[in-house]
Parts: sequence; structure tokens; C-alpha cells
Amino acid sequence: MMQGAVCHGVPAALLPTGVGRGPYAYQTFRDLIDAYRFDRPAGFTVKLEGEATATVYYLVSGWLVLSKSTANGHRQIVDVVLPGGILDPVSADACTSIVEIEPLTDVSFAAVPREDWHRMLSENPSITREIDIINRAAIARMFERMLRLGKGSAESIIAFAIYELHLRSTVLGMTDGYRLRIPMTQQQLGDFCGLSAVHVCRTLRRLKRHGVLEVTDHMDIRIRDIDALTEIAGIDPDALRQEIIPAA
Amino acid sequence: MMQGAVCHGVPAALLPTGVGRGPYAYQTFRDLIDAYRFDRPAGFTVKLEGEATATVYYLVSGWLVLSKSTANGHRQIVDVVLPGGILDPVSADACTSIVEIEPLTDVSFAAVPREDWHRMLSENPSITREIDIINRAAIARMFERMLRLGKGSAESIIAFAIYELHLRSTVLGMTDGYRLRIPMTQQQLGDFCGLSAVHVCRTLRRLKRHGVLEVTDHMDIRIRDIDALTEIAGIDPDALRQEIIPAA
DNA sequence: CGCATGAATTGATGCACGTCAGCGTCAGAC
DNA sequence: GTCTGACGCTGACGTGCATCAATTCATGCG
Repeated sequence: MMQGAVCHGVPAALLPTGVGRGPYAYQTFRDLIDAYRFDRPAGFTVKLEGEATATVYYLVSGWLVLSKSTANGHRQIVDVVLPGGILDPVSADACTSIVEIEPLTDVSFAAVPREDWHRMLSENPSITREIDIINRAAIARMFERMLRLGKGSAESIIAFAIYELHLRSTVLGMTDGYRLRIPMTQQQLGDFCGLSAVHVCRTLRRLKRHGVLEVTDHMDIRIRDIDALTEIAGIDPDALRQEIIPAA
Repeated sequence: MMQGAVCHGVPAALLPTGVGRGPYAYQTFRDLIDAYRFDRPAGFTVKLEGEATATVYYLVSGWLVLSKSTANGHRQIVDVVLPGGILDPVSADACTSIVEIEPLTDVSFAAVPREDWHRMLSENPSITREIDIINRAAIARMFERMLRLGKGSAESIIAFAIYELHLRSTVLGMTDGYRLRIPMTQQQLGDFCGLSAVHVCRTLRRLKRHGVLEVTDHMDIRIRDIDALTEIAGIDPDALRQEIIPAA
């Protein structure tokens, strides 16, 4: 279970960005992914901040978070990675990882040696373009999140996080209408939004009381009033979709 | 002054990342930059959020900021770009700019059509690698900033911003020892740090009173106690340098 | 020179957060 | 069955920061 290709040929149902979209549409890409595929259970820390790395990760299924921590124990989740996400956790010096990578669920991913990854890219310009788009989307959503981390109330950033995760999950076919299971504790959502767990709780309850959300049992969320949610988050839904959803 | 190549052959003194380092070390790259070089005075907004764009920018001299705004008038500066910085202000849909670009000083930059840019990259793998490193550094410093935007006091994020800008300026040979002229108003520094201008002022004065900084006349800063500054910012200087300084 | 403008400063006030501390619930271990 | 540890929830309390409103200061300009 720990090592080796666990799955020969990725089933179509797992296509991360939909059939015929994203790098997964390319056989070359799929072959490379399959060759370096791993599975890991939730809670297994893949890579620590500061560790050396020479690997590019491609997430096939499950949720991951990338986080950084301060010396005094505070932690910020800088991105949530969903299936189809690419993760090149390397700083400017090209050998040290700058983030901690933590699975929120059981995950299946490919850990591709940087060398092989770059060889594939240089030989396949069209895959390079697809991956460029994925990276761009990641940056775009980080920009949006920074805007709400800096300015913006607890309500607005939580509303944004929920909307963002719902939107991305929906595109991946992981949601059931307006229902979304976020596999994070309130503590983790707080680390994502720059809030304390206590305040996440209060804010969620307020959104619940106002009829915006329904929150049941461990972050099982149903958006009841999406207009109110986007309003609170300060989102223009069409613009946001264009920005953060890779459209090839 | 508004259009055309204003400078034939970039003088060595302008080499953004130092002699023999970064993409500027390549003649091919310099030729492309020269061909699309522009100058703009401070205050001239280059590109607005939401506008269409098909251009990659390379900053040759001066300071730029990238920012996003909310509907209710709040603004977050998501990055400060220094000479040698690359700017590909495009969202996932590959045609709309997601940020506003604003020069803080007179700037000189190249606006390279996306097509030409990508042609150069595909024909020059080593330039691609250099540029990759620059982009990685930009992401690394955004991660660090997000950490302090979310958790972290006003003191810590301001200390971090000053240290970051000082470090990057020093590498570019733009500082005079521990003195650094930041061409931003306190309002802009606040937009960068997620704080109000008033609180930036108070925080700077506190740092001043405690002997950490000397602040004179419009953001002319001298770091008097760099250990205290890194301590407040929660920085490990060596690790940070590795992370955010492109070392080719 | 006086005036206008835009930035930095300072004080007063209020609130949205964090922190602490306690309680309830649930799931797993045994 | 009890015990234990995570997690969610809630109330009380303190504070760091935003906001509003003056005042000062620097600069440019008629």
C-alpha cells in the first residue's frame, strides 16, 4: 500500500478535470502519472516545511492542504488542492520545500521526479499549456483569498472559502447540487481563513441562523441562499469562475 | 515618450538580477525585452483589473504593485514587483487580467506579446528555467505574506514587509546598507499589509520608539536593529533568503 | 507670500476579533 | 460498560485594530 503503482490505467471516472479537459486528456501525461502513482491515508504528512524535495506532485483524488507555520505555533493554510491540482512545493533555491503538505482525506497522487516532469513538458507543448492554466488558476484564487484575508470580515472570508470550494468541487463533479462535504475541522477552516476555531464556529452559526447555510454533522454544508453567500463574500460569480476555473 | 523602444541596448547597470544571473544574462532575452520596451511615469495605471490582456510584462526598472479591490472600495496589494520581476497578469481563462497594475515610481518595462514570449521560452529551455525560478520566488514570498496576513499582528506583518523589501532591494543593489527608500505612502503600505493607514503610522512609530527603525520623511527607512526586526516579523533570515531570492 | 493639497500624526471611541474556560457529544479502545 | 480524546459549541472578558475627526507638516503653485 505504501509504494508502487497501485492502479494500472486510471479509470475514466477519476479524470480530474472532466473528460477531454486538462492535461489528463493526454495519454503521455496519464502514463507518467500512472508510473509514479501512490496512495496515502488521511493524516499522513507527505512532506514537511523545510524538507528537501525534487518531486512534482499531481493529485489524482482526495483533498490536500498546503500550509506554513510560524515559530509561535500559528498556522496558515495557503491553499487547498483538489483532484487535478499540481504541486511543485519548491522555493527559489530549487531544492527546499516551503510548505507542509497534509492530506485531509485518503489521497491518491503521483510523485513525479522533477527531471521526468520537465522532460515531459519540454516534449509536449500542449500539456505545458494546460498545466500553465492550472497554475494560473491557483495563483488567481490565492490573490482572491489574500484580498479577503487582509481586508474583509470573518463572514466574508468564510463565505468566500465555502463558495470557492463549492465551485471547484462542482466543476470536478464532486458535489450534490448545493451540498458540499468539506473534510476539514473548524480549526482547519480557521487556519485557512486566518480565524480562530471559535470564531469560525460562531460565524458559521450566524450564517446558519440567517438562512444562508445549513451546517450539519462535521462540516457537511448545504448552501441555502447562494445569492446571500456571494453577496457576503463580495463575489461576482461569473468573474470568479473565469478567474479560478481552468478553462482550456 | 509614450511608445516605442526608448533604449537601444540595456546598460549593464540595469541588469535586474545582477551580472550573469537571471534571464538577463541571455542575449536572446535582452533582445526581446529591448524590442518591446516602454517607459511610464509614476501614477500611470498600466492595466486595470478585468481588462483583456495578451501581454507578458518584464520590469526593467522602478517599482510596481499588483492589487485587487473589493466592491466596497477596499484594496489589497498582492505583490510588489521590483526590477527583474515578471508579470503575467492573466487568470485561468487566459484573457482577462485579474489584477490592477500600478507603478509606484517611474518605470521601464517590456510588454511582450504572449505569443513572442512563449516562442522564446520554447526555444530556450535555460531561460525557461530561470524564469521558472523567478516565478517560484514570487509564489514563495506570497505564501510568507499570507501567513502573516492571516495570523500575525500589525507589527509582525509590517516588520516582515520592510524586511522583505529591504532584502530584495539589497540583492538588486538598490539599497545603501540598512537604508531603504520605500516609494509607498502609509496608505499603500497599509493596503499591502491589510491594515489601515492610521495603524501603519502608529505601528511604525512604535518600532521607531523602540529603536528598531528610523523613519524619516515619507518612508525613508533605516533599519537600526535588524535582529529585533526579524524577531518581530518571525523570520529566519537564512531560510527566507533561500525561499524568496532567485538563486540560479 | 498665502493658499491649496496630500500625507503623516495624534486622540477618542467602538467593535470584531482572540483567548480562556467550561460543557456536551460522539467514536473508538478496552 | 467506562474512559479518553477530538471536536463542536457557548459565554465572559480583554484587546488590537478600524474608524472618525482634528491638527500638523511638507510641497507646489498662483
